[in-house]
Amino acid sequence: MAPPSPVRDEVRLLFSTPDRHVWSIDELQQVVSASLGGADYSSVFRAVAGMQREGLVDRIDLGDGKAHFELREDHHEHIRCDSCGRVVGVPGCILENATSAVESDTGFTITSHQLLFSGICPDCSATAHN
Amino acid sequence: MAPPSPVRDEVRLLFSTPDRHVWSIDELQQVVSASLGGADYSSVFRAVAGMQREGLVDRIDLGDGKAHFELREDHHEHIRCDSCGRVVGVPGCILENATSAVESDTGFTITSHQLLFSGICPDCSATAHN
DNA sequence: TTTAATGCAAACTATTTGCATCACC
DNA sequence: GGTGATGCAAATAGTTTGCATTAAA
Repeated sequence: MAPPSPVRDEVRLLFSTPDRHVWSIDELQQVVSASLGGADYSSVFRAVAGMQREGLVDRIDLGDGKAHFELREDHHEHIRCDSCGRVVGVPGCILENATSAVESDTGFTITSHQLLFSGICPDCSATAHN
Repeated sequence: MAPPSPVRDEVRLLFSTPDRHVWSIDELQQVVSASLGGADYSSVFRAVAGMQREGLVDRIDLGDGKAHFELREDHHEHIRCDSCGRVVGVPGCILENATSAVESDTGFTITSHQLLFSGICPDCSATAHN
């Protein structure tokens, strides 16, 4: 009962790529389109929207006006370079102990969080492109 | 050499309001427009953009697709209710010690951060509107 | 035939800009 | 007159949806 779904397949594949864990829709569309010889933005959008509905990916906001996505299991914090825009994952679990403190401070039941550091990456500070 | 600037004045005033520290442009526009008997979205936008250029306010992203702003001196973390959308400030300085650890882990020089918790606020969990 | 993915185009939302006007200095 | 804030309208960017087509099962 299912037609072939090259776009969706490619999108799922890209999220499995080990060297890249955060994607915007247009970034996905560009790569998928190159692989398949054409892919519409809306098809990629629907692929990602579907994965989001299934709980496979989470939408994250990096402050550049576009939506970004990552595998839910990959969840971690991010740091973005103010100069070149590169986004790198922050290792570790900064907020492990903070969550319960915030819960008792605010009365909220916390279901998720999103943390973004900004700064200058080593490359940019080396080349003085700041 | 300056004409009157009722919109800008109102916007600055609203950011000084103690009971509200996070504003989106359309929220500002609505209140300013009510106060002045009319105010264009673009005028409010330019007022906020000006304040941002002067470093008076910071743009923050609450994940609802709209830009929000707060006084720079007010900077702190936020927690948003998944159910009603209410945003409340998180007291305390969760990240005070984390920043230098992240810097040495990533090699970045950190200039700022933005943290958003999501969860269910006390009111919503009380009224079971979850 | 039924189902679901795709492409194309258009609708929609929010942000941003161009331009003429207007009020103050 | 000169300067800058404002309103209106339109441009832009990104997201989302409608619809016809198409390729399997």
